[in-house]
Amino acid sequence: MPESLPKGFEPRDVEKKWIDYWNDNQSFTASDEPGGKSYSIVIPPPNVTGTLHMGHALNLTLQDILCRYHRQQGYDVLWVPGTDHAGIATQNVVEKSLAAQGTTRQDLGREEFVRQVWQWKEEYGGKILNQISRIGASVDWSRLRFTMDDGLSRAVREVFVELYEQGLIYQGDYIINWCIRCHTALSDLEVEYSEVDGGLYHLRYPLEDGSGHLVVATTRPETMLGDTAVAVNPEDERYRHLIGKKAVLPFLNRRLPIIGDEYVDMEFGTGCLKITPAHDPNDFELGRKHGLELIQVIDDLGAMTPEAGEQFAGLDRMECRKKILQELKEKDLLESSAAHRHSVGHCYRCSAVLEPYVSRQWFVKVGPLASKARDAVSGGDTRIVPGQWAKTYFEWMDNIRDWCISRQIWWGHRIPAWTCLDCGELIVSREDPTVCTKCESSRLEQDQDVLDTWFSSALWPFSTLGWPDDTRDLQKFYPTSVLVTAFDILFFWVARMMMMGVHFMDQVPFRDVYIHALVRDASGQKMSKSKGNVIDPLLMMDKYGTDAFRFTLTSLAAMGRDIKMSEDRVEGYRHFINKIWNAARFSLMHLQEPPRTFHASAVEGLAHQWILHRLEEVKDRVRDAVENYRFNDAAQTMYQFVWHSFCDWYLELIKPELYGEDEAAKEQARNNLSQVLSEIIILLHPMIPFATQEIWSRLPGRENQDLSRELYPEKRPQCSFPEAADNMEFLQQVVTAVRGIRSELNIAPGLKLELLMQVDGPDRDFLMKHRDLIQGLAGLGDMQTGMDLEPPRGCGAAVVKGYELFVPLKGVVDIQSELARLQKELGKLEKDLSVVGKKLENPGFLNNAPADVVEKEQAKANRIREEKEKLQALYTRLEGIQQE
RNA sequence: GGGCGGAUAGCUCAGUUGGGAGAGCAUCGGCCUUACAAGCCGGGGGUCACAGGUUCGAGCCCUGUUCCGCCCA
Repeated sequence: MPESLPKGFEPRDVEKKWIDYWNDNQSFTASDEPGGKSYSIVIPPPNVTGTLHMGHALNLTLQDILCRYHRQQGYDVLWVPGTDHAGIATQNVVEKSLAAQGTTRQDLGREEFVRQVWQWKEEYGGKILNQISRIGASVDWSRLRFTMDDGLSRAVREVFVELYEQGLIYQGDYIINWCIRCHTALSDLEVEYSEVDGGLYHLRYPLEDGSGHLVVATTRPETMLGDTAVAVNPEDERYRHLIGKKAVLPFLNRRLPIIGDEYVDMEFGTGCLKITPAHDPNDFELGRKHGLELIQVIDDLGAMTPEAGEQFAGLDRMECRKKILQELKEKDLLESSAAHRHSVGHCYRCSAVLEPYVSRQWFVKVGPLASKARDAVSGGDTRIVPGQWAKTYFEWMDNIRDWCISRQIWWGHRIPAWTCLDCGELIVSREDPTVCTKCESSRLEQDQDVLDTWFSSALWPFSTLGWPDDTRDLQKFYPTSVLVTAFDILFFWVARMMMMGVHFMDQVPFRDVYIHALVRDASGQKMSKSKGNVIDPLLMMDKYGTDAFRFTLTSLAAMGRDIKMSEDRVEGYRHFINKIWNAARFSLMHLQEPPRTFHASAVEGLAHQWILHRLEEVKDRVRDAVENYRFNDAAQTMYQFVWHSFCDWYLELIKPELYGEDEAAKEQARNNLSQVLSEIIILLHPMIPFATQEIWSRLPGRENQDLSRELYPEKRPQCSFPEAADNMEFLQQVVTAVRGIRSELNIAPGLKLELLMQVDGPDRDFLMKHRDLIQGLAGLGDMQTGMDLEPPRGCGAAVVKGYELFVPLKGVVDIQSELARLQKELGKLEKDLSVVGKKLENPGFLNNAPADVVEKEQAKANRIREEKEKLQALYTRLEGIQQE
């Protein structure tokens, strides 16, 4: 016996071995030679601080399938890996470790702090890259990118300057979302709203003329110190007469004009709205509209400013809220307070409650960019799959607001803007300026802020390919073929890449955007550390093997639906990997020599023709599935074919040949087995790269060959064998019928039965030709065919393809059991027949349905009727025997 | 409040021009048959959420209802 595979598949060693092999072999290094078909994907760059989670795992698996598949189709494939610098997150991480050492970034100073962040990045930033490698991602490591690399930084600066020169970047004082903990501005998108239990307070503001007071409702009483007006709806009968008068702000005695604006919701609260332009975005807008004063009472750390008045200045805003409420109560100015649940914005990085805060920031004017990006999708230059997401994309693009891009942190791309300390000139420049362009002073100070990380991510599809230089990579691989991502960063990232790509490249950044599912836990909850329901992908890979894990994700990746992940499923799919492994192990016992050249047209024999016929269908289905992002279809197709066609039937069918004496038949069987197995391995490779590569390398003549470079099996029209497929189905039905009789009547599997079948013509010839095969598969000791066969006294019976089939049972089983079994079968047939019968009795159906459908239904009815009559006759006969 | 998605076997889900309700897992029964017990053979299990409508015919198309999830304000 030739050397065979180990009995079980041991993923750990195998995976490590092939990852190294592919690396050393530079299997995934893309060629930048012009020409040829190119296929490219840029990886959604994970945070450099990140570790692999389920979302990454799914994302990477799907991209890897696409990349490996397209290599098989002969494309030059480039998959660019990389990470982003995750400004706020990374800075937080390093600051935390500084705090542990009892120091702060302010102590270190900016330069030293940034140096330490780089050091941190060098030391720990590679973690997720190793994990990407671990999952088998066939990325091109020679093109690894980082958003803070020199090249990418140059792209960032180029884009900033150009947008500034085009008037699409501006600086100004606006209200933005401010995180007092991260101490920076955030964009609107970086706000996470969640419901919070708070209070709704009704406050009394006396009227200036002493004629009483009005009552305002607020959830944030501490902001009252910054009020500069009170607004009512001019339609509101209750308050209309107050417009133009003034109220007096408690504590500070500030005079507040009472203004009318239809923005005020008469139904909410009291219908009187206090206006705090410096601390509420809506009030900010109203303030601008009505020319109200801005008074900042909360500072950048969340403490009350001197403007808040002596008694409150210096208090934390939450402390201040308590104190104000208490004092109002004492003054009898708190009319009521009620529990009130409302939505509050939190920082997406640290979850602190955000403050609306007025400050000088940089913004991108997104209107013109968004409309071009919108057109690119509505015009079909970029296709969003599944299509329903296009609607969400349009919705956002149509309602987009200017993008705040400046961040008051130190880790990131510093804004290339300088102010002349002598003349105040603002200089925005690609190169660091040495003198003022206006007054030639050399006293220039660079803007302290850095850019939003997403600003650099937005350039990723072209900055990674070498832009602003006109590189060969850019020429060959831009636009990229597809972007694979989850919907949660559709706005953050995809939309912004579209805007930047279309604007700077005049071409969309990707032809397709494939939006995949989110991975949830088994009960459909989002995985989160706080819930404790996180499943660690690395643990799954350790425990069950990367292939089993990948195949699980792939099988569950139905379009447009979230994945409910549980460990049980991974364990289940490990069985599939094991099945393949054992099928290969069996095959290899019989394959000692490299296969001869395969001549498809010379293939003879039922089993061989049948499996090749099925293989053709499978190749088409898998191709179609992968090209249309129906990954679960591809996985299920392979699962069914490998397990239930190849293993359950084909391997069993050819065993007699493999173990037999007929050398020619044995040779043909080996050769065909070799071919089919090889193609199966290739087809499976994109989904389960490691097991397939390991098996491949052990095939005779393939020793140590790189499976990732093998081409997809070509179409073979000459392998269409419909007749073999039909015959095979007939054979399977006969075998299954006998097995069914045996099993349901509890006949021992080892007991050889006899089969009699009333059949004539070609079908009889066919059965007799494969007599040995059928006997083997059905556990028969003898098999006879012929029209003159009479059902023996006491037998099990079935009808297959209209032929009666008898299995003598005398002495084997009691007739009563078989009668019960037949009764059950008859019941099923009766039910089927009545369904079809109703259709055929309906004149509407006969008149309106297409002829072929009617014909099909009639044939079906005839088939069932015939089968039923024959079974009924057998039943009656058997019943007679029993009564004797 | 606006928008999107979902409801099919015990569980998780497929079901692509409307024409025979499927898979995996689980379950039940029988088997260590020389690749695999992580296996083999066989079986049971569904008013396709509900109510209408279009049609000869609806899981699929239309309308409404209920419940669940998500996004935006």
